[in-house]
Amino acid sequence: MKRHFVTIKDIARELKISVATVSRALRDTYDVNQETRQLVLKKAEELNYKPNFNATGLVKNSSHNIGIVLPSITNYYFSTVVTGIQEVAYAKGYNIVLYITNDSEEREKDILNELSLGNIDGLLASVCSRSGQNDHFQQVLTDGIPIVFFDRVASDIRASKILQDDYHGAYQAVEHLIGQGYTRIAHITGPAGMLFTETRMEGFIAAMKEHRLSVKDEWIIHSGFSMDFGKRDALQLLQCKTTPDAIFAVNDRKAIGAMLTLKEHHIEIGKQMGIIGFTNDPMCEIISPTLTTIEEPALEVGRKSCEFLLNHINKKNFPPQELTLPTKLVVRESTTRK
Amino acid sequence: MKRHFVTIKDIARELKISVATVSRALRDTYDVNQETRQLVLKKAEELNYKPNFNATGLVKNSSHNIGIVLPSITNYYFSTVVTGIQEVAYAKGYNIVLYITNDSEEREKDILNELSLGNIDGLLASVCSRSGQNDHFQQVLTDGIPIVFFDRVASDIRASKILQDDYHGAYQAVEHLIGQGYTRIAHITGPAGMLFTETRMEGFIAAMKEHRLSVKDEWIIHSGFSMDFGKRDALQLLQCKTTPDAIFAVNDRKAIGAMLTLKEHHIEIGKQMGIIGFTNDPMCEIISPTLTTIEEPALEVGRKSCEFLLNHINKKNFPPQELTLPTKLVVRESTTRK
DNA sequence: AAAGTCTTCGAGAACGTTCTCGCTGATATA
DNA sequence: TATATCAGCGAGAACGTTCTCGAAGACTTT
Repeated sequence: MKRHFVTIKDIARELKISVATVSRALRDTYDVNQETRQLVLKKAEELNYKPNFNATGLVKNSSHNIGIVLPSITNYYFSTVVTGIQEVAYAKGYNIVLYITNDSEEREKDILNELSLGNIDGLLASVCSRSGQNDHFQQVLTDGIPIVFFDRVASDIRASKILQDDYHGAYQAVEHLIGQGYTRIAHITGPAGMLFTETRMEGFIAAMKEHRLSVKDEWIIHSGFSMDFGKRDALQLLQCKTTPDAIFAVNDRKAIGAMLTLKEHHIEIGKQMGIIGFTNDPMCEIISPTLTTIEEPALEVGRKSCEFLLNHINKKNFPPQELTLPTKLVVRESTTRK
Repeated sequence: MKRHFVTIKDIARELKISVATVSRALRDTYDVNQETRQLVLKKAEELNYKPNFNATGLVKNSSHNIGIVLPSITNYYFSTVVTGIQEVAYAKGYNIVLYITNDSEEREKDILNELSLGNIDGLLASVCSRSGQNDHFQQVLTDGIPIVFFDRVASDIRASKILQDDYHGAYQAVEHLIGQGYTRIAHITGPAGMLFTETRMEGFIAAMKEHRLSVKDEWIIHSGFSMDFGKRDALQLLQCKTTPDAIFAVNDRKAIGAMLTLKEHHIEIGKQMGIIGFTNDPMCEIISPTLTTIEEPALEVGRKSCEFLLNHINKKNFPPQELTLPTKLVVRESTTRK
């Protein structure tokens, strides 16, 4: 089972030069003759040499791994973000190692604590719901490992953050509903206390205020992010004294859950009740009527997050930054009154 | 930026014992006094010692990483498999490192070749479409790195393989259609030459034969796996001389694509034309009518694949095995004639 | 001709761990 | 009393790479 890999020593021996020179040649430092360098490269190719990351990591005190911690991977947004991350990580020669919290705070803490962080050069994170204390992230940070948050950020931690424009996205969503003639607009959202949900809420309220529409308390419902919660929230809205005529959902899954409930109650979506989501999940186009939504730049969020993290890792003093990427209204049937 | 980690040496120094003893204590080998062992463990806890995987990896010639190579991660099946893999890998102290091929053969080869494989103790793989030659996988294997294939396996490579029961799943799907009174059954599938598509095809044909139904050539369409291909395939089926009265799709995405086309043509799904998919993607429940399908045990495929791989890694002579997990018919509206 | 400057390279330490070998002292056996 | 056995531990090499230091030789300058 002992497999033998070609090492720098093998190259040195065959070429009758020292390992130091081989090392220099492979890294193309300034003090190596270009002729010997070519010789080394040729021999390396010939012997199919692959660098040993354990060895380089040991001396450089780094791995080539960046960690990703997120609640789940089985939904469109997160899996697309991961795809974006993987794309730039791969291009830069970094591996990504994946940790899934299942949206459990306990598991998130376990992962960050138990995690042998020496194995990771940096961390990309989207925190789980109702993450009250963020000490475990702070600990990682003070251990010297840079973090970049995306989407679900820990607002009290000083680290780079990549977000989509939740405020204007929400604002635009609500304005679109109003433009279509809806006035009694409800908002179904996630658990309280998360930054991006709060921001979308603010956008919602601002747009309503701007258009002098009243926001009833009973039209704002906090629950979970899944489709099932969307179903329940819609049911609850139908039981309000004055029922809303439109729903702005914090994400497409909840919007679709709500649609299913409305369809069950034979409410004509788009006319009787408008509905708009957030994300632009492919599911928007397969449900009937198709779902109007705010498109999030998931792939770009992933790419930028990874780029920022690599900057933190490789540049001496790259300061924490926040980046907000634009969203886009995608109009479909669920909001169009004609 | 130089961060200092607590090492085994620090523990040794503080306890005035040798590093060898500390190492032994931490690994709980037979020749260490239990008292000193407790002392070491306590001190390790106190100093918040984390083992350096680069160092252990260097001497043991291993990382704690297992690689995953798959075409995509933005669909329900694969993301669920990855979740299952991550679950058991995490429990056993292994990291997973992710490589996405985008279903490109070239990229797949690049990944496997360029990949510094010393960085990985084993590989989980689902090959990309039209992977003609599998030499790159064979090369990894002969380099001494175990591989476990799942779902899309390379049939000519001698390695463990985890599959769902594609044959009986397909058979059951077709039998269900026949039981509902459909007789002119078409099959839209993926590109030719992949094992699991071939197997589903065989199940389809066997069921048809068994019930003495003829299989028209023009009712079998090979194309890609995406929803768009499903749309196109359905269109093509509608132009057949004798149009089928049911479609068995190789996966839910194609089935849903086909449904969208049928709906455009105002064909009443379930009555005029039955349709059944494969996977049990959550999308099945949001499309209208809801989609009958064959459920794949995606999570379990992921878990088992990872377990098998860990066996290959850690046991001296764990022979390559094949495991087939059961599928399940889930009946919904798209096939029920009442 | 002497001194200085470059360019190119080699020797050897270092990174944090495991592993092999052998030593010490205590106990058991002859 | 002498010898064998054994538990527990330490010294030091090894893993594959980078890095620091310095040396050799070629060339340039005075």
